[in-house]
Amino acid sequence: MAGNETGRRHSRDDVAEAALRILDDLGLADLTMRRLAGALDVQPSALYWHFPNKQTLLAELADRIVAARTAEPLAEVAAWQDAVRAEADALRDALLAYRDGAEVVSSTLALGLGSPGTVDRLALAVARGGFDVETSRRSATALLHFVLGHVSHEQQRIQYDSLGVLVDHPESPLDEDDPAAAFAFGVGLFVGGLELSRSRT
Amino acid sequence: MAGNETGRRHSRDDVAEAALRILDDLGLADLTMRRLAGALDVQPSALYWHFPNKQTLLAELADRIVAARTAEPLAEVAAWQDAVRAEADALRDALLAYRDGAEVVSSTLALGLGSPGTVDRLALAVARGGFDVETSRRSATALLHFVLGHVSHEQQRIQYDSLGVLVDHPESPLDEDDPAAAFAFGVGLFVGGLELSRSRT
DNA sequence: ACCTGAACACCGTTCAAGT
DNA sequence: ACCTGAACACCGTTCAAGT
Repeated sequence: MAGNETGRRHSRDDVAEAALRILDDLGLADLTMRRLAGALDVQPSALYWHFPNKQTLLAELADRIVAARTAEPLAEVAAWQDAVRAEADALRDALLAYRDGAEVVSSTLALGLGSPGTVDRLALAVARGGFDVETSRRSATALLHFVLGHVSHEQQRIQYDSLGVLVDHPESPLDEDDPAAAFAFGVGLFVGGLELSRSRT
Repeated sequence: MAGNETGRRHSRDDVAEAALRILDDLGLADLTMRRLAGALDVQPSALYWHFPNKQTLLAELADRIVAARTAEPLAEVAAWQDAVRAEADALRDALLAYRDGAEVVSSTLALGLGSPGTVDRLALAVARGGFDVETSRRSATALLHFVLGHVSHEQQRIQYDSLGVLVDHPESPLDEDDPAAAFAFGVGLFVGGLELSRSRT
């Protein structure tokens, strides 16, 4: 691990790493500047030398979380439908890799922060189907909204299951027995909608 | 207005109304229990007689926000596609009616609180197309995620425009010039995907 | 370049007690 | 039935000053 536990001075990267560790161990609610400072054996005010505020720190975490995707642009030969599905799956995997990952990315995105790379990649995959830029962009943001919402619920359910030790689920219509299948279905709807809009041109 | 400004005692409804007013005037970030208590001329602890905690209060607000939809089940004769689009539009309108409405509903939903009526209504509209219960439910949640994500961004942009007085938009790919059109496009993708899945049976 | 110490202006929630 | 008063255990952020 990169964080120095003996020496006293830290880099911006150390702070981000420690924050990611707290996020994964305790969740977003417990990721406070004071706790983070404590983990680094530092006063809370020290963090503000590395990041101007908490939002910026969270944006950095969001970027690191989504950047961990498998990433390869996928063989050019593959059908655009497969490319879209692959991008969506990779994004879901990246979000699931960290506790509350979807919420971190979602809130960062909602604040207009974070790198636009995520939408761009999705849009690129869609554009391979021959759709114009505007259509590709709109499809990508719509799909992104679905992915974030879906994985948010998925992660919240995980947390409840491990905490409430199974609430004998009250049959909430948003709870899923097979998250992966429900996810694939949702992505399929998008791809299908795009296919149909194309055959209608 | 229902809230009594002269008498000292309040009902649960008074508290919810005052909270909605603060939400609409100042936004979710400024809707604190202490500020709410101040608006009601009451100690913060008094609120906990009406609501067990803040989350429950927010869930109540979320229910009120979405319950304000035009609601009529739509003529039975209408095509299911129109029913889905109408439900989506009505939901968007309801969310837009209150400042940060989408965020309130979204966070409440993410916590598993709030009435399941919203998903049920969407699912019902989808089911009119002859889809089975599982498909209808999954489609409804996917569509709901899109609606919430979309309107969240829309409302955040409104706030930025009124605050930052136009940031000469940095061309973020998530910003929309025509939100209503982008919304209709996203909903159309869903409906199209459903149509295609039907024609493939 | 990186951090301390101390403060400012807040939070949500609990609980005994009052009317 | 509805509220007060006082406390508990926290927050994010700023800023002069230190090394």
